[in-house]
Amino acid sequence: MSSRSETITRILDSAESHICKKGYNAFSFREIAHEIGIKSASVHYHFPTKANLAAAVVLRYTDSFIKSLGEPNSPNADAKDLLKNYIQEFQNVLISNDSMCLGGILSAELTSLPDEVADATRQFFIENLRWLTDVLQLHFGVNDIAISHFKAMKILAMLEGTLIVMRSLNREVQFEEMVEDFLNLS
Amino acid sequence: MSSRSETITRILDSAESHICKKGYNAFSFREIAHEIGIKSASVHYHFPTKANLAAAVVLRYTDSFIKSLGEPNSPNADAKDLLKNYIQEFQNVLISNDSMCLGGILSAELTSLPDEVADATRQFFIENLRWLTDVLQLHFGVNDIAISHFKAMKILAMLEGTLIVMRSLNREVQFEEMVEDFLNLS
DNA sequence: ATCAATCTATCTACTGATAGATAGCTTTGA
DNA sequence: TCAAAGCTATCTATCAGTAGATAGATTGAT
Repeated sequence: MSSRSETITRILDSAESHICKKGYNAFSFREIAHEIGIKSASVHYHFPTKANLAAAVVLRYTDSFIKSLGEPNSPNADAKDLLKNYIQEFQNVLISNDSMCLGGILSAELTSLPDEVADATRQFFIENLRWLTDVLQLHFGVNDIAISHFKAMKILAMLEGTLIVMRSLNREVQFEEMVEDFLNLS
Repeated sequence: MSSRSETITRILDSAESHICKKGYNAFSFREIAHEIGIKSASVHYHFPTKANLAAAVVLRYTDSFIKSLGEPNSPNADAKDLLKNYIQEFQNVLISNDSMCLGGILSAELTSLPDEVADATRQFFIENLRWLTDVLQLHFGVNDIAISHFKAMKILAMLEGTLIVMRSLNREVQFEEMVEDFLNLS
C-alpha cells in the first residue's frame, strides 16, 4: 500500500496527464483509478468531487510551473535566460506527445467548467502574466508598466496560440522564432 | 413543421453555438433537440452520430468563414482590407459572449475527438493558412513562399492565442495591436 | 398511397457520487 | 502493558442520472 501522499501524487499525476491530453470533460474517475490500480471510490476518498480534483491539479500545475521558471528578482538572474527557458517550457509541451498546456486546454473549455476549476485556470494566466511582466520590467528597462504588461500578453498569447495551431497541423516549429518580432533574445 | 433544410440548419446552428461555447465533449443531442423543439431521436435522423454532426458543423463553419473572407485573387481586392477584416472576425468572436473560435476549441480537445471531427478541424487550420499565405503572397510582394507561410502561421497563432488568453482574463484587447509587430496595417 | 420526418419508448454503457464494510495502523487511558 | 477506541485507506455494491443510439409506430404533406 502506498502512503497517503504517494497515492495523492499518483492521482494528481494521472489526472493532469489526462486533462492535458483530453480536457476536463473527457476524463473520468474510473480511468484514473484503473490507471493507478485502485477503485474510483478511493479516488473520491482523496478528492470528493471531480471539480475538487481538477482544481487541485491546476493549482499544483501553476505552482510548480511558476516555481520552475525562477525568481525574476534574484540578483544573478539573466533576463534572456529566464525568457529562453520560459519559451522552452512551451516547446517541451509540444514535444510531449498529444499534450496541451493545461491552462490552454482548460481556458478553451472555460464555459463548461465548474467555478473552482475556472477560477484556478484564470489564476494560471494571471500568474504567468505577472511573472513575464516582472522579467520584462526588471531586465529590459521597460519602465512603463503598461508597455511591459502588453508585451507579456503578446508573448503568452503567441505561445498558447502556437500550441493550439501546431496541435492540429502536427508540424514542428521553433517557438523562439514565433516571438522574435517583439522579443529579441539573440 | 419546418422543411428538411430548415431543421438541419437549426440543428447545425445550435450545435455550432454549443461547441463554440463548451467544446465537443460537453454538448449533447438532448440539449440541442430541446433547444430547437424536437426530440433527440429526430436529430439522429438527420445526423446519425455525434461525430457526424460535429464534423458537419466544422465543415460548414470552415466553408462559410473562408468564403466570408473574400477571394485574394480578386482584381479589386485590397490586401490591407482583407487582413483587417480577417482580424476583425476574431475580434467579433471575443465580443460574442462566452464563445471561442470553433477551430481553436476543437484543436484543444483534438486528442479526444473522433477521427472525422479531428480531420475537419485540421482542415480548418489548413484553409486559414492557405488563405493568409495567398493574401500575403499576392499583395505584400513576399515572393518567398516559405516567408509568407511563416508569417501566416504567426498571424493565425497570435489570433487564436489571444482568444484563449483573453477568455480567461476576461479583458478587452485590440487584436490588430496584437499582431502589429509583424503585420503593419496602418 | 407513399414516404420523409418526427415521435415514443427503450437499450446499453457510462458518469459522478455515496453507503457500508473491512483490514490494519495509531492513539489513548487505566 | 495492553486492550479499547478511533483513524486511514481501501474495497464492494449500488444509486440516480445522462450519454449516444436504435426500433418501430405515427403523422402529414404531396
